[in-house]
Amino acid sequence: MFDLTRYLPYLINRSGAKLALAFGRELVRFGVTLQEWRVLAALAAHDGQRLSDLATLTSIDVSTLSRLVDRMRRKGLLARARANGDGRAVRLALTDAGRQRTRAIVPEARRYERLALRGIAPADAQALKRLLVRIYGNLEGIEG
Amino acid sequence: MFDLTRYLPYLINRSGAKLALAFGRELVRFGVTLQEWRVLAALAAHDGQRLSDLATLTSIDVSTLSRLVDRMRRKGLLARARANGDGRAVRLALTDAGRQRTRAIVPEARRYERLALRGIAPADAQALKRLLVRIYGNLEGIEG
DNA sequence: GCGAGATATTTGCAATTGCAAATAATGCTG
DNA sequence: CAGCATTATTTGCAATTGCAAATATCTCGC
Repeated sequence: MFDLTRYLPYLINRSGAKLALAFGRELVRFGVTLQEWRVLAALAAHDGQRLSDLATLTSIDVSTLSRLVDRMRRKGLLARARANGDGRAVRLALTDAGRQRTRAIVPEARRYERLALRGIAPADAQALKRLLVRIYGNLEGIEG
Repeated sequence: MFDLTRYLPYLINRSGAKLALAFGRELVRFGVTLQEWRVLAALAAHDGQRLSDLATLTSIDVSTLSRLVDRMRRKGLLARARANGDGRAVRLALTDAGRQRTRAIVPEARRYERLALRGIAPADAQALKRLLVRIYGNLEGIEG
């Protein structure tokens, strides 16, 4: 009737969930949660982002992110400051400690990526990533 | 330092999250949550599964699933019965109402899949799915 | 430069979540 | 067939989650 094993959303979700579970466990020894890592990685890519940009980038709801980011500030991983020029927005930046923590995690993150891609030709991995970008794009601006 | 846009876990997570968000909103009008749909779809694929099998299949934690399934039972979507031959296990089966609800949702689910795959050649979509299966397999049995 | 509407973030709140402990039933070993 | 490790599920509990409402700031048009 409905074959899950060929249903894209299912295949995406279960790979993502497995990856998240496994890597989340790994992250315990770095003293951060998976969500915190996502914020670190997003800020490492582009520093000085606003909260709402970060929400879009990380796929974390902004209300969740607001609290998450506050916890990370208390942990000393990042700093928040009202944007100059717009007192509504909050600009986020990694602290030195945050950058250092991120640097420590990155190799482990890359290791997991390699693990996930084991046995897949680099060209195929590239193609896979391109398709995932395309899929995300296809879903932009959908309101249900 | 770390390019998110080429990092596989990130790309998988954000596609999955967007898909989940959009389709979850769609499901409101069918009177089920996204997680409930996942259970319906998993049971439609293989009826009579045990709770723990379903947990593996759906990537939902078994304690969460235990409560979720109970809610679905109260909603009349499925039935639980102790497995005969093993009094520990619970076997789950869709009720007629559950099957009917699933049948109503499936076309919509397929529509979302097509939406996600827009502009992607069928052969590429096939390849993508195969790779996702491979990735999932690569991660099996990882303990962090 | 004053309001009305738009935008960014925070907070209230009820619900879901997942770990760990408890419970229940089985299977193995001697 | 008794005891003990194993497996399946449920439950306790603290934490996270996400929607919606509240708050704060900005931007226009006039």
